[in-house]
Amino acid sequence: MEWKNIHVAADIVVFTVSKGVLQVLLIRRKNPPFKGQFALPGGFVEIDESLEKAALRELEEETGVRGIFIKKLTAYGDVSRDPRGRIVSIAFMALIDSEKFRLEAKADAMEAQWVGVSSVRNLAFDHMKILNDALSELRFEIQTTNIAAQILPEKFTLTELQELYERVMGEKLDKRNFRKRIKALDILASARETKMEGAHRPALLYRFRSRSYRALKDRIHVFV
Amino acid sequence: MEWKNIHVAADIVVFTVSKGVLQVLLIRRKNPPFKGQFALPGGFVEIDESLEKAALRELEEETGVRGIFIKKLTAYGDVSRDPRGRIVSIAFMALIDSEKFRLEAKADAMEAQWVGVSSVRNLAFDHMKILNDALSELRFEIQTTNIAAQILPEKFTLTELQELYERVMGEKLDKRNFRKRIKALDILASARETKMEGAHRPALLYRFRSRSYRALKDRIHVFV
DNA sequence: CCAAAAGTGTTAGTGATACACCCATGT
DNA sequence: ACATGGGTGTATCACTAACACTTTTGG
Repeated sequence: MEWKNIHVAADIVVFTVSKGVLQVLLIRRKNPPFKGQFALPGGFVEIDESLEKAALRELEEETGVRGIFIKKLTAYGDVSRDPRGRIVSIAFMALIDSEKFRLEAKADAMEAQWVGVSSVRNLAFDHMKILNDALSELRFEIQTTNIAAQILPEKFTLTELQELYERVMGEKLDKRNFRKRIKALDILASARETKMEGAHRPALLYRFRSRSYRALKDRIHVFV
Repeated sequence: MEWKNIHVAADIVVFTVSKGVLQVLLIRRKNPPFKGQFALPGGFVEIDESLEKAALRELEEETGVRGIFIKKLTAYGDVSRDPRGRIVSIAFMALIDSEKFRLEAKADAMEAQWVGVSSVRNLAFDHMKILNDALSELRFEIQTTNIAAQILPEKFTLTELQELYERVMGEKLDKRNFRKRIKALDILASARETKMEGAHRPALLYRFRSRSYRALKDRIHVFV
């Protein structure tokens, strides 16, 4: 161990859906350990900043992405997860529209880029596990919260919403059943406009009744 | 701030159902800050021990409870959550049979005791929030995992199992519907024995097919 | 009029809820 | 024979799943 104290870090798993695939924002490490390898953005928490602030600061420093909603997940603290010493990392998750940001690698990152989730392998540290855990969480979140509002434009079509669900869940859904269920949830409002685009029938636009992150129902009864 | 480094702690929310009510294991603090007040068991993580080990060690030191299954939850790291300095705490949760342990306060605890969850107030630090979050988590866990096996004896009656669910969820359940659903889940096996006790028809005993902690289904579809 | 995506309904099956009586035992 | 908790079935309702054609537009 190089240090005599435990250090606290934050790692951020930022997802997007772009070009029809679920992607995650990775950096290529500029410094050892794992120099040149892909890793999740993240870094040490300063003594006078909150965990969330640290996560957002590190994310901006390493990728240029800023001002997004992040959700705190769990902590990773195996004794030898980092060869430099004892580092406990708090994981965060986000779902954003990649078009809204220009990636810009600074600080510890040689490069920041979007990578298709299914082709990610060999991340530094225990970041593969963090990514897998975050993906499970994202799949749960998209079914139980309005986190989808974080990635969609203010007005969107039901087809766009369905494609988002399909890409996150990794499975095709039936169009009629999807529409019935999403309307039954009563979280959407019609924008009373249509999207004219392409040589086909224009799609009606919808918006989320609330765009701020919240659970869909007060209480979810998975069983009983 | 008294210290110049961030410190890492673990706090453990141990639940039981006893005397018909959901209870949580609390200690009364021996030292400042919050001396004499109730708090969750917990303490600092040593540099060479895992988060889980630290949680279990602190739990044993402060309450005498040892060798139990704990589940890692999230981290709490507000800058001023502890007046002594910057402390990030990792929360853990458990559900145990209180009859199996004799409480024994040592170390930082003046006293360890079970307290009915509904009468807990004024815990030290942000432990009230940690407790509330852990309770939500417990209610989710009991519906989606076999964590109930951690508190029940090897063989138990369906009425005992139902009472556990009712106490954790805080609501009455219909006996016939509960039995139909729990049997449909296929996680129980008949012990082919009866429990003779009291002046009434003896109850059939059941056991969990697997007593080690696991999710009930590979995949839970809350929506879609 | 053709191509392309949008939009819509019905049926069958499955699971949830509500509800009341008989059973096996000890005293 | 009575008191006590154990154990069971059915009818209704709500939700899920499977499935194919018509509509509206631009070119």
